[in-house]
Amino acid sequence: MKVTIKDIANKAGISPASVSRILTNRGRFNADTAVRVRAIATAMGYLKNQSAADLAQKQSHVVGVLVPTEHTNFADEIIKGMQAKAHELNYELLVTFIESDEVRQLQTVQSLLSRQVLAIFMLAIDPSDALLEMLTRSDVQLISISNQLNTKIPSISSDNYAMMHQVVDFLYQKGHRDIALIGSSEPDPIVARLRRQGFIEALAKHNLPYHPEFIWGDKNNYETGLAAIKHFKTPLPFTAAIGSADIISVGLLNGAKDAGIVVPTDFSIISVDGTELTQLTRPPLNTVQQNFHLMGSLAITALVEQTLAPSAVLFTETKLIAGGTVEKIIAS
Amino acid sequence: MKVTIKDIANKAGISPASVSRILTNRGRFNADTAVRVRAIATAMGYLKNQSAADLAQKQSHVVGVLVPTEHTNFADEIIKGMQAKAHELNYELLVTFIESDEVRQLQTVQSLLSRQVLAIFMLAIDPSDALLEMLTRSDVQLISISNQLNTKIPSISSDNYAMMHQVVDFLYQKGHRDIALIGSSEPDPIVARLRRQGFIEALAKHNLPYHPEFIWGDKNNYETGLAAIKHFKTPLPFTAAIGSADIISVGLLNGAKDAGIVVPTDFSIISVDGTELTQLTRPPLNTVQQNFHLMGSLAITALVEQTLAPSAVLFTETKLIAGGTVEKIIAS
DNA sequence: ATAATTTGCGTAAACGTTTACGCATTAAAT
DNA sequence: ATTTAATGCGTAAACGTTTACGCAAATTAT
Repeated sequence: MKVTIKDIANKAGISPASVSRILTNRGRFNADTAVRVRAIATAMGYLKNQSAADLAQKQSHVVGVLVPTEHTNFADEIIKGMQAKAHELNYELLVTFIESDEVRQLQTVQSLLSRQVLAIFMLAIDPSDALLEMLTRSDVQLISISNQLNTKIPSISSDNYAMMHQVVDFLYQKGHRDIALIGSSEPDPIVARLRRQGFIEALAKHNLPYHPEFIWGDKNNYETGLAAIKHFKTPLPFTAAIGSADIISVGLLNGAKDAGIVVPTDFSIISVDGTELTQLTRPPLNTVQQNFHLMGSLAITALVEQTLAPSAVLFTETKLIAGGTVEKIIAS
Repeated sequence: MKVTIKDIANKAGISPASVSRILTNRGRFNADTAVRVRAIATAMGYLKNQSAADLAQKQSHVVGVLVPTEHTNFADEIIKGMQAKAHELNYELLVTFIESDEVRQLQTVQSLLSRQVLAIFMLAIDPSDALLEMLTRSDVQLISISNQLNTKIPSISSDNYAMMHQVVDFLYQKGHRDIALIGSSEPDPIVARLRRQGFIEALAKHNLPYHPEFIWGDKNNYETGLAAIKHFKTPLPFTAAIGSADIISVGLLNGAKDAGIVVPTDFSIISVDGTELTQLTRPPLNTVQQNFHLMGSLAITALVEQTLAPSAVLFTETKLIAGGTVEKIIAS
């Protein structure tokens, strides 16, 4: 039998209202009865029914999180960051994986919405039009994390443009002049576009030649990395490649190994993301690391404190992590 | 403004009760009004407040999932399996990462419980006594997944004992006679015990010598794998090792590489778990693969259909996956 | 044509909280 | 010793659903 606020009230000889006031620390109550009531509550093993409370208060302490079914490596980190902050502030996370099938997507979001979530966080998701329509029509707050959207949805992410400068600068300084970018060729997603743009302008900044065909591959997965090596054949026409996600970089590394290309002697790789995965390869990957944990906790803070204007973009720092896949070469 | 059942009732000129009956497909109602009401509902963009419904029905459609903060590689798979089934049956998943800090653990579970979850699934978790106490004192249904507990909690997992036979049989058939088991030396967790026992008895079955010191390492992490190679030094006293988790096996592989040991020529590795991680190494890891997805969906089915007796154990199949880290050797 | 059954729907209470309002009682101010 | 203010708490309504119960109308059976 679940013990309710009424049971406590009976035992304490006061009204449920008073118990509620005491337990929520709101309104006026006597300090002495308070300790008594709290003692009774714990003694009886009382657990507040948060859903009932939310209903009465017409507000929610649940935030929904949409996670793509694929590359969940960094999603984990973001979620952990969110959760740390969320629990601190007494919020709950309703984490939901979202498949590629659109019908199921809509169902999923629908059931999220019917849970009266306060907000929905989209992790690295490029919502379809139908999904976007459904989300904006409901009045939940939306925040896009690790992605930027061209709509009125605020986002928290790395500065993808600046990040590519950081990477290209680093490779340039290591003597690389012919550089490829693998995994951001798709014109549509904003992140890919920003990275391409940053990449191209960083090349220009250093007076490096820009080969459009060196931006290759659209999917952020392992196969893209493997396929890139096959596509460009040995000897590779560039000395270094940027993998636009850790899993791509692993593909590049393995693809190179399979093709008899020695990394980093023959070919340098630097990865974008910097999850633990980069430490599991031999050699470990050089990488520009994004602060996913921070993105997560910032998202919660922004939500709670309502500090994020619609269509605002909040950037978190990226930093270069040393590894064994970039070698200094003599500039040709 | 959120549209409620009352708004629909007003518009349709009937009572909220009727709308509820129609929308939930329960009780008696006229088929014609039903289509009319449903049309109005979608036109108005009605979304049921599931929490209110749960409150009224004194039942929950939410199941809580406890996920350890570490090795979440296979947890992902389990969760996806659960989610697929759960959404099909109109249940929601409240996924929560659980840290090692005990105080925060209890807080976390407390807030899960205050969400009136129907059940709590523990993914590969060995609950502390305090946690177990708290969980069993509440009357939520508990199911342990990918782990077996010595308590009254039913579990769904691979048959860890049989799995070790499968692995040892395979290695034996490949000519290996001196085999190590890395990552299951801790006496406490049941899974580790079962694996040790299966390992030892499988060795005995083949009349292989049992070296207690060949069962080494307690933590299921990358460092354990690396450290194992350092601990046993070159030349390794065994020809093959079983990594008790993919991440351990990667550690073994990298550790071997660092020590100049060639896999599989000098040293064979077979991994337990079989997540995608095993496909990312060079060579890819041989592995005995667990069916995590199935564990997840079975858990939901078992919950909904109440087919799992307390302290029941449900096994899912494991299968050997070919890779490049086990070589046939001439038995000495 | 009457009785028996079925159908459709409204009324009202319930789920476990919160909270505006107001009434005593006590404490502080004059 | 009054007046004023502050304190503690109870009453009752509200949040958005569901559901037992019952009543009238419609349908079927006799």
